[in-house]
Amino acid sequence: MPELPEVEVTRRSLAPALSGATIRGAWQGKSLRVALGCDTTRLAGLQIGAVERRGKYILADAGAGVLIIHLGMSGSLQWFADPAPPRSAWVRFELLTDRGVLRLDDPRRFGAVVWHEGADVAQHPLLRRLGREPLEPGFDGALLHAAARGRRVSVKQWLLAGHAVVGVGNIYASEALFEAGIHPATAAGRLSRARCDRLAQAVRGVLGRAIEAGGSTLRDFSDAQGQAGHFQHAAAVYGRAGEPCMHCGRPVRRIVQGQRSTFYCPSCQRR
DNA sequence: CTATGGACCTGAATGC
DNA sequence: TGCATTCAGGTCCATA
Repeated sequence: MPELPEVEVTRRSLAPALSGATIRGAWQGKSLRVALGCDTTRLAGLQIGAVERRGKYILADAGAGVLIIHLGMSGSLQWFADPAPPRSAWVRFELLTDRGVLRLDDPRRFGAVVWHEGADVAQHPLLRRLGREPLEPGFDGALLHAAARGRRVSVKQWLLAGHAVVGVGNIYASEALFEAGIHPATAAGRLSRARCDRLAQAVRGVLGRAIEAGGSTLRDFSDAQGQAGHFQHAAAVYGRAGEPCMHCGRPVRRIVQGQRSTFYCPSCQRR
């Protein structure tokens, strides 16, 4: 489900309910990609403070530790003021609080819920190597240009890897490259500084607009309160193979890079 | 160190 | 209708 905009929309819709709630307990279903790593009773009595985000991870600070949540490929979070409806078979985790229940649904089980105690959460193995936040100051063309230096991997796969900048998933990578006019197979290290400027701006623009739209492009996305995103902000190229490019009218093309689909316009996007 | 391919899972959509 | 195949929003790991 989620790329950065969907995670951010989820976080924003969740924070008012979750922040300030006191944990009563937790429930863990079948294994996730990464499971809690502690006894669920350990969380009882703690009060949730800030609910933040790093890349595609949601971080709920509980003072004595931080609950790290990742939605994987198919996960979604929902908040229920009590009583919560019965659990479907895909519910993997629940955080029970004095205000209601936070529920993680995740059919494919690529998601993660991890309890972290002690040192700086930013140093957690899941977070330590993440690239820059695209919507915060310090992310710009200069950063991309420096980080891309010497890289021969395609710019699409490089963006997706998240080492330079986080949060750009498979949909928004295609969208950002279209907006920047860059061919997805271009070697990252061959991008000029000027094109890196355009790319940084496109990444910020695409992600920012998707957040504004309430978690845009995903047909079935809805936030933690069950609000659906505005699907009218449809993708310019993603999923549109064979359909006309919105700029030039020539057919959008689909290729496969690193076993993932990439969509682009061969005439608007150049190497 | 970099780049690549497979692995992890299940459900929905497509094709014969 | 039924069955097989392909594809899906993300990482993590082994290998070369």
